[in-house]
Amino acid sequence: MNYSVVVVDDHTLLSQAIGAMVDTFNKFSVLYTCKHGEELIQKFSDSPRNIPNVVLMDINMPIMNGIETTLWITENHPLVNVMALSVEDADTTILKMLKAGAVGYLLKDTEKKVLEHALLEVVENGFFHTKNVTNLLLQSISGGRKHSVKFKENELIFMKLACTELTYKEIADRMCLSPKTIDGYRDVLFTKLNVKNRVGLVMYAIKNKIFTL
Amino acid sequence: MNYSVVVVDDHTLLSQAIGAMVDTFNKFSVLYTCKHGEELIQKFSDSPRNIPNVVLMDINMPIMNGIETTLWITENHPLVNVMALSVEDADTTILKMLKAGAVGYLLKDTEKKVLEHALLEVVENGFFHTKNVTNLLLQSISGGRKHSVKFKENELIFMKLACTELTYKEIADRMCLSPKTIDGYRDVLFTKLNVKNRVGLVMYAIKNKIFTL
DNA sequence: TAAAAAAACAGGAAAAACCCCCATCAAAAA
DNA sequence: TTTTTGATGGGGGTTTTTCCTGTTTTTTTA
Repeated sequence: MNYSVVVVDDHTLLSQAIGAMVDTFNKFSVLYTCKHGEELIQKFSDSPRNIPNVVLMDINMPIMNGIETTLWITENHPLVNVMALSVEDADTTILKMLKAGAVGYLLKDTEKKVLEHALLEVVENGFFHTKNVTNLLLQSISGGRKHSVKFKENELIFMKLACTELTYKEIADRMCLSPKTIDGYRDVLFTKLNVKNRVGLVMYAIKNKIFTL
Repeated sequence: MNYSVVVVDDHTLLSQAIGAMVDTFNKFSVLYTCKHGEELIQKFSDSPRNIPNVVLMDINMPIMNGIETTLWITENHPLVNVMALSVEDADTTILKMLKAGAVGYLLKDTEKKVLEHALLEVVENGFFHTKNVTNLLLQSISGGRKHSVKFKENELIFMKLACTELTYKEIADRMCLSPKTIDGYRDVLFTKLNVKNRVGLVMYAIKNKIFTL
């Protein structure tokens, strides 16, 4: 008997290609592929036959991204193993995905053999992680890292505007606030994020997807 | 007789998966896969047997990216058809790739059937483009494009440093140059890139992958 | 080798960014 | 009710950035 796998990726070519690869594995076969989270939820709801053993999930998707979708799956179908498959290895993204309930995280530049091995591990042991991810986890609990910085609405708006060529005065105008208030926002963020100047702020905003290019 | 195809993509899983897919096509078979441009050039140089009919090339690669590699191929092996395969559909990227000599441009979210059709078109007619690309080309000749900006080595180094929290004085120290020279670099770049301040410069550097997060 | 172009560097000034400390006012907490 | 907290913003200062107009030095080119 084969384990069933569903591939979710907005890049059709990739989901089909990865699907085809999975089909060549001994104990696995692809049930179907999806373009995004919404489609997957629809499929799950259509029929219990559509619920697989493993979901290979891309993280960056348009309609409903990998993290949201994983959250939904772990809540509604806790027996399904979600395995993240991503091009990015940004720490925060990996952690978010694991927190959402993914039992594995693979970068897209892994070997075919590794994928097969990972799939086997997941269905037999319940999880699979590369050393990188393990290290990251250890570090994230021991290092008690950045106590997930929280931002107020205005701080977020300000950060986005700080990523443009506007001066602080112009930002103040846009937000209908005194330049001095903007001064305040900036200083708070500088200490909160431990950066030294506007460039540091911009970098933080981009890395944490507060500002998207 | 089969046409030979080489897949170049730094994500091993993807190149293998796409390769496997191509192998299922009637008139095509995969010769080998590469992780980046440098590896491809090495292969080409190793033996004439390694030179395929078509190269399926990813654009974003670490060592030597798709554009540089395509340039090298069109110069050194003009008979090889390079087909770009990318996740991004940024106008400038597509145009750069076509200018470099790619005879086709496919987004990674195309269907298996489309890939096969595109490959056939390329080997039989010499080119294949989706309607999107065609439109873009038309618009680019009529609309008068931006004349691909060229950078000097020092300008690139400076731009990368400008994306950090260093002050210009500190950047000058790092580059063993007078702060006034750095002043000059900045001013040249501001006018060349049509930006108003350092944030604009940072954004340009990130968008054009001069500085990578 | 002389002329031209570029790269490196300077002085000075205005604008913007940065960094303190402090005042007000309203809402929340004690 | 008193205290605390948080959002707003003012005063005033230093540093950095930005933008001029130059000069000198090196490299390219004719």
